[in-house]
Amino acid sequence: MRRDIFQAIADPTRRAIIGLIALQAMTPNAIAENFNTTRQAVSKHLRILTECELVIQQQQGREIYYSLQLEKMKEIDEWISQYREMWKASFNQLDNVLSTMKGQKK
Amino acid sequence: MRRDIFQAIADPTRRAIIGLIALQAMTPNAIAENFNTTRQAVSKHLRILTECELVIQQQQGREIYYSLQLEKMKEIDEWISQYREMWKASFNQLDNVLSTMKGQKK
DNA sequence: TATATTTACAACCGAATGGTTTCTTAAATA
DNA sequence: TATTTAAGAAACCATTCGGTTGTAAATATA
Repeated sequence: MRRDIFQAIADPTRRAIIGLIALQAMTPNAIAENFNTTRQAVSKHLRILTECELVIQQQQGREIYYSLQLEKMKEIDEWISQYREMWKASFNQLDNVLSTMKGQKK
Repeated sequence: MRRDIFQAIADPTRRAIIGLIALQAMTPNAIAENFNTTRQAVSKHLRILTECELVIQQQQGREIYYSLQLEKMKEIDEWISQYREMWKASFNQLDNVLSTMKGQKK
């Protein structure tokens, strides 16, 4: 069981589930209605998402509401942020080139 | 062949490769030295990364230099950004709560 | 030119993945 | 209480994945 967030978001169905429950908590049945698979398959996806703490459950009678754990999504953001710094830097470098060109013109 | 960027970054070795070549272009042999696998396994990872355009090749004699295509990384950033907006929003909501509390105090 | 080096490609293998069907448990309802 | 409904768990299956070994092609070097 590898069960890390990057593996969790690798599956397109799971990303779609994340997109759905980000807006409002939903039951497995309600989620499954949005996909062309069985409820059980969705249940499996939810288990994976739960295991890596990307979603949280909230029992209400016999229904279980799943919702997104936004905090956990930050971990992905933190990973990508280091590269965001890089493309910002390369943009600044271009900016410097343009500044230099302007300076030469003057 | 699923070959999308989310599936590409799901593997920890591939994320490590991305981290390596983000700093400087490297040959498969040089990359493989950093891992406890065969050069062929690294070669396979590079193929996957190349197929989804996360890395680019630059042939130099019989050596091939691989480097990161920063632009493509933006696609992941764009996906996560919608959720970044959400946790910013929930932070602002907390901010409002705090403001209200302050107001009540006053 | 013969040999060594760098790399890609193909075939194969065990484990993991995503899916299905079937079954069980627990809560709501007739 | 009997039945329906919501959901998880288990068993199974085909495919994919990450890895290995072996082979082929192309460039560099003796």
